[in-house]
Amino acid sequence: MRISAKTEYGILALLHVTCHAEEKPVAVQTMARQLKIPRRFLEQIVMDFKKHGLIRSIRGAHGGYVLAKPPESITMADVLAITEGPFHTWSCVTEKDNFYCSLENVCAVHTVWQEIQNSVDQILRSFNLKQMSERTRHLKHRQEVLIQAWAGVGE
Amino acid sequence: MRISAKTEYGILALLHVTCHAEEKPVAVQTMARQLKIPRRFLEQIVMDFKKHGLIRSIRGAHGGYVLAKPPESITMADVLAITEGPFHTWSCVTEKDNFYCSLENVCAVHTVWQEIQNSVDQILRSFNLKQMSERTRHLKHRQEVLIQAWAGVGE
DNA sequence: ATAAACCCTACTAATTTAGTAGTGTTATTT
DNA sequence: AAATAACACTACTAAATTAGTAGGGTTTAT
Repeated sequence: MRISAKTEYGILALLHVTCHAEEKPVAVQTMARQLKIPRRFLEQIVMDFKKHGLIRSIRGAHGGYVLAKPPESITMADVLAITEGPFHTWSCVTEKDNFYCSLENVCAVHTVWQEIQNSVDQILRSFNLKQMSERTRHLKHRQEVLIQAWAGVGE
Repeated sequence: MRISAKTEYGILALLHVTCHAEEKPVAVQTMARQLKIPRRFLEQIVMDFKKHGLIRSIRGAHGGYVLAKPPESITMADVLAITEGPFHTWSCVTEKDNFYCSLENVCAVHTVWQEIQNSVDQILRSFNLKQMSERTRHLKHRQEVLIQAWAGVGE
């Protein structure tokens, strides 16, 4: 049970776009450089986000990407749905012919995954880009203060 | 985000052993046949469970496996820990040098995974083999009643 | 003794994930 | 208008993980 690079990169990129919302659109090349993600790979991910209506593109020199809707309306559930595909992939719960469930002595197992699915989904829905980018900004500020403090120590 | 065959097979096998607890030990070959799991593969999984103290083996003819502790003390969390390895594998949360977290504008992301981790863990801990095998037995009974009912219809 | 079980190590095939590559189109800026 | 900096689309490949095979044992109940 792990998260894919695609998802990680995707979230980083979206946060980056959200944090630079007031400025110019953000170019893939710039993001790739700053976030240390292979450019071609990030392009694919970002295009996927566009296709699903999370972001909007502005073409030409100094073009780039901006959010297509208010950041508070984009949740982690939306992002994961795109980068990880449909979430419920334990055969017993999703497969039509529910093979295992027809076996002797088996399927109380359903309930476990169903509960997990619901819970994870709820948590993912509770995190949106606005909230997260604000926290990010806050963390960044704290970090800078720390660096300042450290800089003083050496002298 | 999906569950592995290893985990599915493992859970099925443990439930099987639990349900047959009052009878004889259950042999891998028998389980493999009944649950339609490749025998050699199931052997590996079951040996892993033994190594981690979930089950106990009885060797020789008519030997097999039995639970090593009371079924209510074995939870899904214990099982998954063995079959899926350590659960928290999103780089940002687990990696020591927390690479992403040192990047500009990033790590409010931590919180999301941490919450999911905790929640999933709690749910997994809340399901134990006793409980699940009872439900399984119940479901099996219902199914048999249904089949009986259907059998009457044809006549 | 032999059959039915467990035990140990190593290898391989299939699938998924991560990333490259080539080529082209569009739209600003100068 | 031409150069530049961006997006757009298709296809391929390498690395890693998962799923499963294979061979050759050892132990013990009947």
